[in-house]
Amino acid sequence: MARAYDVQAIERKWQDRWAEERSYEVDADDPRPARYVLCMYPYPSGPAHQGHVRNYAFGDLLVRFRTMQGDAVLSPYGFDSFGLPAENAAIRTGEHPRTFTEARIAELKSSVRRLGAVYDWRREVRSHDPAFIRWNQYIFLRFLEAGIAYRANAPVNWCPGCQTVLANEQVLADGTCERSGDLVVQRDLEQWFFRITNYADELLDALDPLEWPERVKVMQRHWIGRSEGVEFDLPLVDDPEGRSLRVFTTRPDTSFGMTYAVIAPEHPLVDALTSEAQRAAVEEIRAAAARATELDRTSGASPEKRGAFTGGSVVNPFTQAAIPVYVADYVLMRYGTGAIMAVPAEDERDWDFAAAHGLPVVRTTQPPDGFEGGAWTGDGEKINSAFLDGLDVAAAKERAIDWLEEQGIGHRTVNYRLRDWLVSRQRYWGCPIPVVYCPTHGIVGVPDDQLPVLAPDDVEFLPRGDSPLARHPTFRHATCPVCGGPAERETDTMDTFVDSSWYFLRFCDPWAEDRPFDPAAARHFMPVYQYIGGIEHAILHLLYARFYTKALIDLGVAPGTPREPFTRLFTQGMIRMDNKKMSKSKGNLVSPERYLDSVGADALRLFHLFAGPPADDMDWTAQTDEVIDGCGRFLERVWRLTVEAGEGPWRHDAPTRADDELVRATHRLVAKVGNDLERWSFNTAVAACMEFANTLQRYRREADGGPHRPTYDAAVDALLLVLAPMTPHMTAEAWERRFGADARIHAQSWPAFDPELAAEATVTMVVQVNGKVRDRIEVAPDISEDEARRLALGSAKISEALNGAEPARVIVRPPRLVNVVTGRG
RNA sequence: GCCCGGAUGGUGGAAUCGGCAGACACGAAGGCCUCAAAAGCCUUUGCUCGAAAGGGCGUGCGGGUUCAAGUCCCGCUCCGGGCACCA
Repeated sequence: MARAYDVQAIERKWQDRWAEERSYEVDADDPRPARYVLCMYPYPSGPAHQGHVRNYAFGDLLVRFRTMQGDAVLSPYGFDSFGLPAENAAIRTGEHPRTFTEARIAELKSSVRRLGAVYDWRREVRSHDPAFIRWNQYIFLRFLEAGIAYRANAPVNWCPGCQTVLANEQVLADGTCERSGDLVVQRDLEQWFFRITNYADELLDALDPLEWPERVKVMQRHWIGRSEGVEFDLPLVDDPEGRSLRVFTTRPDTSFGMTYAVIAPEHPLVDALTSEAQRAAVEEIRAAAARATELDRTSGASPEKRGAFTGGSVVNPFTQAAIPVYVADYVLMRYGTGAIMAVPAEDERDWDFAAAHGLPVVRTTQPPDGFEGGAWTGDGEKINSAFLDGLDVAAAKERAIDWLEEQGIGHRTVNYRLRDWLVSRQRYWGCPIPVVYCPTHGIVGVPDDQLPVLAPDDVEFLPRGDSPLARHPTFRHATCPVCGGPAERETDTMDTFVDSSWYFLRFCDPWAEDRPFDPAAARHFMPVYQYIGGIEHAILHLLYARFYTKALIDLGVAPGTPREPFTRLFTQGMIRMDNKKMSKSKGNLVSPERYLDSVGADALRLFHLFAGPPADDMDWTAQTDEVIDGCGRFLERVWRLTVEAGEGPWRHDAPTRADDELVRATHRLVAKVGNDLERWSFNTAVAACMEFANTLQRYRREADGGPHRPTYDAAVDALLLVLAPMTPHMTAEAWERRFGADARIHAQSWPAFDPELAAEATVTMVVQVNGKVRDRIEVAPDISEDEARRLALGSAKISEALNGAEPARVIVRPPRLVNVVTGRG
């Protein structure tokens, strides 16, 4: 291959330059406007894969583009370096997770460098660094003091064979342990939680103004799952203690149709309600529910098998009728009150259950005419509902709630699907939870001056599924910071989502030694102006990071406003191959390295920009290599047009019409690329550059007496400048060759354009007859309506198409279109 | 089941506000250059009828609104994703 330039040498040279010249290091006292651009920090699993390349092609483009526009762009990089893969590797090979992880970081770092993406490497943050662990633990302790961190019983997956807790992923579809094959059971264990539910309303309401993809906002709203309703009491029939069953509903308007009630198998009133005759049946449901994980419980069993009559009854306060109480696994103890009123006429689950158990149905909303289904959940006139009759659903809800409150048996309330965040993990390779348990003082936080609590290295990694920390001979032994007596150290570590919930704040001031970060530095850079990452983080990471930001502000650790960390979010599409996500675990990675070794980083980056809309998924196919080669060919062509512009002949005389056209095309290019980059339409920005290169080439070929030197030079400069954020190496080298050893294209200002010149000199006006194109006329862009009509009707082709028919209407949309409509059209 | 996307040439895609469908690229075909090849350059390339000029059809399917629909409305099909008993 006869290359126009030495790709490898040039890319290496400029990567070295950028590192030496530190042009992308930015400080909090920089006078330029601060702009924080961040790609989600990666889990280090080895060399960069195509997903990284795509992510950083977008991110680096933005960093360089905004810098050329005059902003001080904060572009940090780090590693989400705690996590299960390193621990699993340790179990497999015996290699310590730290050495394993640091080797993977080194690989990822060097391949990221080869992409030519620029970062402020001084700010590198790694989750497993003692400095990060220290402040992670410091924040945990503030959460503990504030009551945001708390300990509670929670149902976990317990393997009796391994005597340990399992993550959901370690439980197979049939409910057995992936290691021992034993049946996994639900068991309540003490676990650490963060009270994210305190922020449920703010997390929901604050979504609205965010410039995020709508579907991500929808997913978060659904995840939070706010529902407004009412709780009220149903007195037990014949209960010597006079107890009541409390239920939650969002449809109090349907209360007159309540023909039975259902309670969760774990509900404390199950025993009180169960009759001797029904005890065996109820126990069966309870045992099955206790055995099954929630996953199994929510899928599958037939309606008859899912519940049983308790033998007990409660009173429906609206009708004063006694109704039977059933126990069923589809009612969850953790949501609402763990008990529901069942209205089969207006709830599909209740309908199915009622049908299976032969329970009565009373409609309270009049379904529309012709409705033949079962439950009607829509709006309609209330019927069979005494004082609610005639109201619509919304009004009846209000009236029913008012009535319950007047009677003093219920009150308005709100429930959320969102649960508190379970943060403890029975794992080694994570941030230790900094507390000890004292026999006299209970849970005591490790004092700040003893942080960080670091896990010992001399542990055994065994395939047991629990943390080696719990088996370490001395780690558990601690002294109580309050009394100095013997205490036991917490051996759980934190969920790795904790690390990623505030790393972007640490990036603002990673040097802080007396606090997690300087609030002034955070105030300078935050919020992240543009966050870029995968859609797979749409819910958990982004929700946790939002929660953390708010909690840290409320604790005075982070500066006050704004309370949202990520103003704009962009979620890139994933890369698929053979209809599967391209990933290491699927074993279908196409390594970027071979492209870096051949066509180079610029061509590979350009391909990722050009391949399609950044938000869309992309298929890696048999054709992909050819497209990448095409991107390389384009860059070589640009090189020849710009660097090897030739000896001439050149003209320096007055510009011709063809020269003027090139000037206009140049201004159009700058306008178009700038606009496209702003709106994340990178593929069309690349297309515009390619089109311009075609124009430039044609101009050179066709210019009589050679190209006009000033016109050609301006065109070349503009093309290089707009390409600079996309293909940084080639454009940097070309610029240096044109302007000398000190010239730096990325230090140039983003080019301006003249809107007058960017406008087309002439416009093709389409003339239609009855909507079909019959002629095209070149006209001035500012042509008047009358003139456009005159030209259109004067066209010979139009007369011919009309064939004597009289125009009934002429629609004129200058300068683009005239449509002549005849009577029959 | 519910919610959200998407469907445009052989392929990836473009059409930013209802106004020329197919920009740009890949592939393919032909040509120039060359002893030959590679590279490069130049043409052609939605389907179809036609020798040509020119015509007809065409954005998943069926309707509708409009002078005009890839774009808006109604009803479907298929593909992808999210949530999956949250009362």
